[in-house]
Amino acid sequence: MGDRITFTLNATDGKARAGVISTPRGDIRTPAFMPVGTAATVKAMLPESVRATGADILLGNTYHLMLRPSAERIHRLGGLHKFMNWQRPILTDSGGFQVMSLSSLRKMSEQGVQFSSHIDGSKHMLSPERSMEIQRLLGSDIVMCFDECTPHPASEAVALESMRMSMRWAQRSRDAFGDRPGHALFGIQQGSCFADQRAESAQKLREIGFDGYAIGGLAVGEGQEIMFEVLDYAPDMLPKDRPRYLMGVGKPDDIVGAVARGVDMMDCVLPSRSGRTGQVFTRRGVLNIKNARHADDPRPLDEDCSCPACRNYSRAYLHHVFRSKEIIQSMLLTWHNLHYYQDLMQGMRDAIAAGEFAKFEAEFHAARQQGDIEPL
RNA sequence: GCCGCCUUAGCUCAGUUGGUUAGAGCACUGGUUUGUGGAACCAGGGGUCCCCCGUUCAAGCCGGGGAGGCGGUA
Repeated sequence: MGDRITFTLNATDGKARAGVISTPRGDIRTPAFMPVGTAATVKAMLPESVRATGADILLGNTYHLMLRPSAERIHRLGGLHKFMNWQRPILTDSGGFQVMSLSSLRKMSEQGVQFSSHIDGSKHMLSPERSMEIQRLLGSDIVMCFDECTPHPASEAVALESMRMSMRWAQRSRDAFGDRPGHALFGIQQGSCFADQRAESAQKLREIGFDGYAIGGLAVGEGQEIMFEVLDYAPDMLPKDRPRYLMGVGKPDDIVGAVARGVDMMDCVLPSRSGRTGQVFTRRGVLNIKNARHADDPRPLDEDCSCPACRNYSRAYLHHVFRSKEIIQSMLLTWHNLHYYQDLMQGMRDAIAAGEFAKFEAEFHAARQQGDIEPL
């Protein structure tokens, strides 16, 4: 472990890439899936349990931690890693997603975005400079530029204006970040679903220069077909020798499709959120544990899964604790979903290393075609 | 025995001066979730309004009778 963050590509197979991001806090194997721990916790999971699923890195959030308990407090308490008991790498989102998701609670200007807290209504200014400061106070290993996640659908004119402002903010983020050995700053490409805008955005980010490059503004309601159309060209516009991070994606088939198109990192709330709401991801697709058909089923969610929920509990038990709103259901299903996602990533890394990614993809889709196991 | 209160969806209950196809919560059956405002949200099925008679253009609602339940009192 050196004191710089480096990216090493170990194998490629078609556009798919496998490698390692080395950081002072440990390696991140790519393609990587980053569980989302917005408020200094992956909900319903202990950090050691998240690690046990195979996660190398977590995602935290500038906006939420700024509001509560505040970046300054976390800094005084020794930083986010110590605070939440996760010593491995953390990537923090800049608050750019909340510019979109909380659009009714904010006012935007060239300078930045003023949010009214969804917790107590208090006013908080987020700018590129402030976002960099907060992420520094948190001790984030991979810092994201402050941007606007352009909503979908956006007209060409609106998308262009949004993208260009995000690029100006990218320059300001770069300037404010400065030189911080051991910490990385990632730029974020925007441009909605317009190829010329994606190209302009990528060019601008390359001119500024970043440690990694994200693809933003996707998985915002456009659907997989359009998202894949963009991913057919957008990753190729970014430097080959730096990690490419597709923000906020996605469902398992989104992830496989993204890796096939040259993406190295992803994050998504789905495995954790769905775990809490009863939706389960398996090799054979999704199932909902609350469905009545599971009530008497002694079989595990997935015979071949090695997570605690599958090793030690039946569908009938998981169904029961979900219906009963017992807290353990969130724990077990989140664990399973995160485990499944990490298994999926490991499978892709192995397949790329072996030059068998196409075969992996075919088997992935074939297993899902089968659907869930036969009802009893 | 007498007095009072109650009876509407599987459960707990709303139902205005009588006025379209009688509602809610929970339960039930499904669905949704993509850089977490989410232990969240959406949709659907389900009723001989205890029974009978009457008044009325019209009764869950008003009147009479009956049945069942709860409480009080001899």
